[in-house]
Amino acid sequence: MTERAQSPTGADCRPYELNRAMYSQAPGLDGLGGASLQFAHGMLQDPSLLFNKAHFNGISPATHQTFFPFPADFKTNDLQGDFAQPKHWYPFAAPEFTGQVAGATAATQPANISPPIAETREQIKIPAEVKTEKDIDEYASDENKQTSQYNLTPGASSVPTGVNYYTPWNPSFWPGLSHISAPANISQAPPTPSASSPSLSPSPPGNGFGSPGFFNGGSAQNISSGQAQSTARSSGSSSGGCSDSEEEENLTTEDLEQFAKELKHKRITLGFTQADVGLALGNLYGKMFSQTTICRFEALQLSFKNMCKLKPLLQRWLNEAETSDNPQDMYKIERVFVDTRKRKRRTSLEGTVRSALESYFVKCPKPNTLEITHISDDLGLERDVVRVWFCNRRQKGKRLALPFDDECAEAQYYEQSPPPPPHMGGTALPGQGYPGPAHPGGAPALYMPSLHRPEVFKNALHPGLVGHLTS
DNA sequence: ATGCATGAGTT
DNA sequence: ACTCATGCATA
Repeated sequence: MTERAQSPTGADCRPYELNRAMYSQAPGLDGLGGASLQFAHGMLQDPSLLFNKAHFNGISPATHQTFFPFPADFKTNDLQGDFAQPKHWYPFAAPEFTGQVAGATAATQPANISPPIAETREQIKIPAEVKTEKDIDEYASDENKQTSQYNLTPGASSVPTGVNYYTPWNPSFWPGLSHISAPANISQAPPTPSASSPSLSPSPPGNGFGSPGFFNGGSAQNISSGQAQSTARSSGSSSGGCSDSEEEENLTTEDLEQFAKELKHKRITLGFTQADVGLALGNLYGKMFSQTTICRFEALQLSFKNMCKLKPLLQRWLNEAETSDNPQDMYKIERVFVDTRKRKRRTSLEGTVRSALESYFVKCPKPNTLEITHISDDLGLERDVVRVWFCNRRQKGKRLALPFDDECAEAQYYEQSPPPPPHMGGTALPGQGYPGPAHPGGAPALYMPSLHRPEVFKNALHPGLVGHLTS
């Protein structure tokens, strides 16, 4: 099985996390630390685990990003310093428009958006706008400003109250279409020259991509797996040139790795950023993706299914980019407006808190409501933050544990996480402080989240790091 | 590149 | 209440 193959990049990124979790000096974390150490230690004892074939054959050619001296995460904002303070977020309008996507900057401009094409090439930083936890107060008052600021979404008359999100699919990036509120239109939009910049028309030399059939129904979900395949295929067949008309069905891990690698390489060669690609996909096929997603694709950090779903799109983009005389055109799109939805500010958890959560997770990856409440109380976090943390943690664990390789791996994975037994129930919760090694039965739950990945172990106990940390 | 968040779809 | 796909915000 070569499934474990993960981008070295991904692997590299874990160690510090791990270490952080394990060795952080949270008061009262002793038990935890001990447990974790044993844990890791035990795993290390199996040398065979350390290097599993596949794990370097792959994807990111270890290009940049090697080791972490010691990452930024440590110096983190301790805004939550006294982590006993639940901070409530204000469900008011968040003036945060994305800072990351192409048009984002534009969105900050009053009304007229001049396509900041150039900025497409970079992650746009808006230092002035950076919101830290302190800014939450502003949220309340920002709503107004915001609306005026965003009056550029005429028809969309944006999100009054309850509507918090742009349509999950097909965010309105179609330049000339921003005034069209009906999604249905959008899904058929491709041909629209849409005034603004001529340069941004995909104008593929004749690949028949335009076929709206691709995202036909529009919804992201529609594209998923099965349907995606059929749709993709049918349209694929018409687009002849694309050799990927049907692979999604029988894609193997190797295929994906191979492709991801190829994609990354060529993308870079062609001078595109991940964000460019994401935008270009929207431009070409009507379904836009963020830099994050492209990044994760390249790093094989998506589910197998998801990878399979995205591959054909990216494949096409790649083909297009390679053959196009003027590849630049592919990403020159403006993202007219960035949703006006309100999003909870991102919580930045302190190292100690993360450690604590991590340890809780080890013991019980799937806490129930009550347990979550306990944990949140214990750590002084909002329940929802805790809940989400666990969700994400599970998701992450899963991604890491079973990159791709069908259900088998998945089954295995889950076998390792026995249904969280009694131990955490109410009183069993390690009272104040942090969760001790505490295990009624003595045997710690053998849940190995993302930990049973060789690369991780290896890095986890990197002497230097450990020393550094524990010092 | 990754942590936290959201929302749709499921169980 | 969970999983999954996805993305904003940030390190």
